Amino acid sequence: MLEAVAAPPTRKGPQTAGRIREAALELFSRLGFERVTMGEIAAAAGVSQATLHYHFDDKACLWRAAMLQLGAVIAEEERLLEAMADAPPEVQLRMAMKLFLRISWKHPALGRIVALEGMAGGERLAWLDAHLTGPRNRRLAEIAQAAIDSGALKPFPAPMLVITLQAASAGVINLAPMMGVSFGMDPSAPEARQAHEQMILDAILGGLLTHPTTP
Amino acid sequence: MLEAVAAPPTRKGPQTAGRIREAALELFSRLGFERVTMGEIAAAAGVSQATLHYHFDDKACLWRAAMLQLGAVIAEEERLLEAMADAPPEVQLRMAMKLFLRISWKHPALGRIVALEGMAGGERLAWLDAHLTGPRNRRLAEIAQAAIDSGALKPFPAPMLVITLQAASAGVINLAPMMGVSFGMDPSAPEARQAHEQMILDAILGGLLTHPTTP
DNA sequence: AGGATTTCTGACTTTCTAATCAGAAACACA
DNA sequence: TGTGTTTCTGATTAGAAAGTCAGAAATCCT
Repeated sequence: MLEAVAAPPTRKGPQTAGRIREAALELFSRLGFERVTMGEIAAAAGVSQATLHYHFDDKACLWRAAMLQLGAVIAEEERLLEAMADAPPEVQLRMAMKLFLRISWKHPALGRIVALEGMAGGERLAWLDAHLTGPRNRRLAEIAQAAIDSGALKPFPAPMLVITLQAASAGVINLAPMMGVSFGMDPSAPEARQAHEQMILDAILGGLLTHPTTP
Repeated sequence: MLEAVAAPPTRKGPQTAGRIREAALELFSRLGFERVTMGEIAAAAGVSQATLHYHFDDKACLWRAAMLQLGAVIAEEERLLEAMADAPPEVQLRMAMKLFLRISWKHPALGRIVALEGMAGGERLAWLDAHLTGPRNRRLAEIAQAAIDSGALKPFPAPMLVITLQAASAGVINLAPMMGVSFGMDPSAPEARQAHEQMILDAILGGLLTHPTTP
């Protein structure tokens, strides 16, 4: 059985495969592809190393399967966005950022993977773009462009706006280890998270709008 | 000779060691520590693999030596900042961001390294914090705090402000490969860079100020 | 229960990588 | 020129990691 994403749970195999994917996602997203060994993933999932190769052909295949776990997350994001396709684009954009923040805190792997592979380039980035991040990025850019055209958003290149907003949002989340080391601060504490959301949505997104609505 | 950072240039060795450090910095910063092999660095520097071990004890040692190349960059940043220690903190902060942008475009390795190791944690992050990024981060946080205390900056946690500003600035630079793949856009083109600077300094930093000075 | 199927594992092979070392080549200097 | 020093390299070693495979263990079905 090779990288079956969804399978009937009557048998026991898919459950194990799921545990493996979860462990792999956590490790891959924190450390990147080659910093993680199959042995570590096996240990984290509580199975032997050979079991990994029973469920997934090779390491790259396991990586892709782990990434597809994130597909559901992104799909949820997309669905909520589509539900408000009729709202003014700047409202959609604000909601998209709010969703992105919420989801990034819940699934920090997403932003970390984008940061890791988005810097390195290569075939894994191409795969991510085709299967996960590309469509969402381009949809967000369209919304941003619409907001620019309607005069609500300052006229910066839409791709740049989208990437910068995501980078600004994910920065504190991704770099939590560094914030701990440099400042002794844990940004995932509830009060920090609230300040973070306010900072991103009101101050930073606000600064990009022509007429910020929130004080 | 083990990780001599500065040496009399009369002999030929230090020159080779410098080439090795440059090649190592480029590769390490783009791909991270373990994604890079000594063979690749040797090939990029045009020497044999054994030469790397003649100049540097081991891979970790070479990594640190490569990172210290960035020390000069950061020192320059610091120096220019100290020259305006008497200016109002929000002016210092704006200048710091302008410097950071300029330096990040010139030496993209800095932001990439921070992103890579700042996510992963571990001893390399601790080393970076102690030798390169920690002092600068804490100084910037002090400036931000002063700007908050003077009422010029909105009162978000200073460490969060500093990290977010840097993440927002470096996002487009670090993720240039992803912008190429997702949007077919090269953010390092001159006009894109100018838009980027304006976006960061005026819109984003502006949104964090209580009374933005630039329209 | 008993056979068939799925799931899993220990032991092994192959490949890749960091690190070592003896000695060659380049160089400085008398 | 000859000698000693610095710099560099090819060949090799040791170890780690991915991937393979025969067969054990668990599970399912009748």
